[in-house]
Amino acid sequence: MLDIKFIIENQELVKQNCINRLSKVDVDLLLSKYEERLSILKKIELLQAERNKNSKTKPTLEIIEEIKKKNLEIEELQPKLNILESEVRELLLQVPNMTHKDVFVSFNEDENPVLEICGEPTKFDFIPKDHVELAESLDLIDFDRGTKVAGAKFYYLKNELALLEFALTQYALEVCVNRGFTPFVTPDLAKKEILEGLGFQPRGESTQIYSIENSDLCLVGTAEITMGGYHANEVLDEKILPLKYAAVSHCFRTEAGAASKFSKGIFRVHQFSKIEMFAYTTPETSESIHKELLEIEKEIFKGLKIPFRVIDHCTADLGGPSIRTYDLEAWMPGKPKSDGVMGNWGEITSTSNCTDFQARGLNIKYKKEDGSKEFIHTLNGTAISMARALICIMENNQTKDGEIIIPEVLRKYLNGREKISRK
RNA sequence: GGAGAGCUGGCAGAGUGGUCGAAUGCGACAGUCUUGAAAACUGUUAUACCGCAAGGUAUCAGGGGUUCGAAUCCCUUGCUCUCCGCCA
Repeated sequence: MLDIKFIIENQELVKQNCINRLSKVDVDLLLSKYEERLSILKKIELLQAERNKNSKTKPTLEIIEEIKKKNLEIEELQPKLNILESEVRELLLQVPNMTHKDVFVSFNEDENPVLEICGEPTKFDFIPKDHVELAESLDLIDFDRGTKVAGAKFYYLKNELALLEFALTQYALEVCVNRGFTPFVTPDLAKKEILEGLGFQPRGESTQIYSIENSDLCLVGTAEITMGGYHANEVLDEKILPLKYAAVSHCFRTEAGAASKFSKGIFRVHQFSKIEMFAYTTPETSESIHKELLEIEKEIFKGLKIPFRVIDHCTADLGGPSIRTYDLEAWMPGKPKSDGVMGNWGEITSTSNCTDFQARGLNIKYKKEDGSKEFIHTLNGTAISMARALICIMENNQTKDGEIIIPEVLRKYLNGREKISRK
C-alpha cells in the first residue's frame, strides 16, 4: 500500500496516477474517511487521557462515577472508529503504486511497448501443430481425465512431459543458484493477511485467488506470496541486502471469466508449477536488481533457444503493487492472433519492481548503518513457469514427423535423450 | 488425535489487580580512562499513531470479557515445548 501521508501531500499526482492505471478507487473518499477517522481518534484519545488521570490509584466513589461516564462515551465512539479504520484500509489497499517515470502512459492495455526481440519467430516447412495436438499424438497431457478428476482447466502431464517439468525445474534453479539466489520450496497456502499486505485482493467477484473454506488461508497464485511474506514484520540489516530468493511452488488461479479460444490447452490453467525469483533490496538498488531479474529471465529462455520479445507494461496493464513490469513473451506457433492466424507471442514471464509498496503492507524494514529504519524494496520475477515453458518447447521444437526436440540444456536431466517421439 | 506446560522489550528473565511501558542481567550504542585495545565506570537503548511543541494514546502472542483500574483474573484463537498415539 501507499503511505497515507504521501497521498495527502500529493493528492493530484495520486489521482492522475489512478486514472493512468485505470483504477477506479475513490481517492477523495479515502481522504475524507481518513480525516473523519482522525477526528474521532483524537476525541477518543482525549477522553482516555482524562479518564486515565484519575485511575492511577484507588479513586473515590465520585471519581468512579466520572470515569464510568467517560467510558460510556468512549464505548460509543469506538465502533465508529473501528468501522472507519477498516474502510480506510479497504480503500488504501485499492490505491495502486505510483508509476516509474519511463512507463508509457496508455489507457489501452494492448499498447505495451516492445523493448527488444531475441530470436525470430520459428519457421516451419510444414504446417505446425499446436501443443494440444502434439500432446495428444505423443500422449503427453491428459485433459479429459484432468477434467474428470478436478474439473475444467486441470490436466495431467504424462510421460516425457512430466519428466520435462522436472528438467526445467532443475535447469532454471541451477541458473538462479549460479547467480547467487537462495533456492526454496515454499508452502502452497498462505494467510489472507499476507496476500493483502502484498497487494493481492483475495476477496471480491473477480478474484484470481482460491480461498480455503472456514479458514483464513488461500492457495497461492505465485511463490511471490510466500517469499514476500517470508520476512513480514521483520527489520533486516542493510548489510545482508540484497536478498535474492528463487522459490519453487505450485500456483493456483481461479481464472474467473478467462475462457476463450486464446487460452487453449495448458496456456491458462487452474494449477501449474513455477519458480519465482524474489528480491529484497534498498531503494538505491531496486532498479538495478529489476534489470538483473530481467536478464536472468532472458538467459533462461535464450538457453532453451526459444524466441521471445521483451515488453514494458504500459500504465493500463500494470498490476497494483508495481511501478514497472517487464514481460517476456515467447513465440508460440500454435497460439492464434486476434485475426485467427496461427502463431503469436504469449506471456511466459513477468518481473515487477514493487518498491516499498508491499513492504509497507507487510511492515518489512531495513536498518541502515546509521541505525535508522526504512521500508525495504521488493521485486519479483518469473524464472520459469512450467505450463507455458512446456508450450514453447513443444510448439517451437516440433518436427515434420510430429516429434519434439528436447532443448540441449535439458538433456542432461533426461538421461541424454534428444527427442520425444511417437511410441 | 490425547495429556500437560508455556508465550513479557534485541536476548535472558522478574513481575499474579493500582504511579508497570514494565525490575535485573546480557547485548548494543555513546562517553570517561588508555598510545591503542580490554577491563572498569557513567549514560543511552521497544514500536505505532496524534501533536509545532510540551505532551498524549495504544501495545506484555491475537481477539473478546470482568473491573473505577488488567502483563496479572475469565473465555477464545493461534503458536511453542514435553510426553503418548498415529503417519509419508
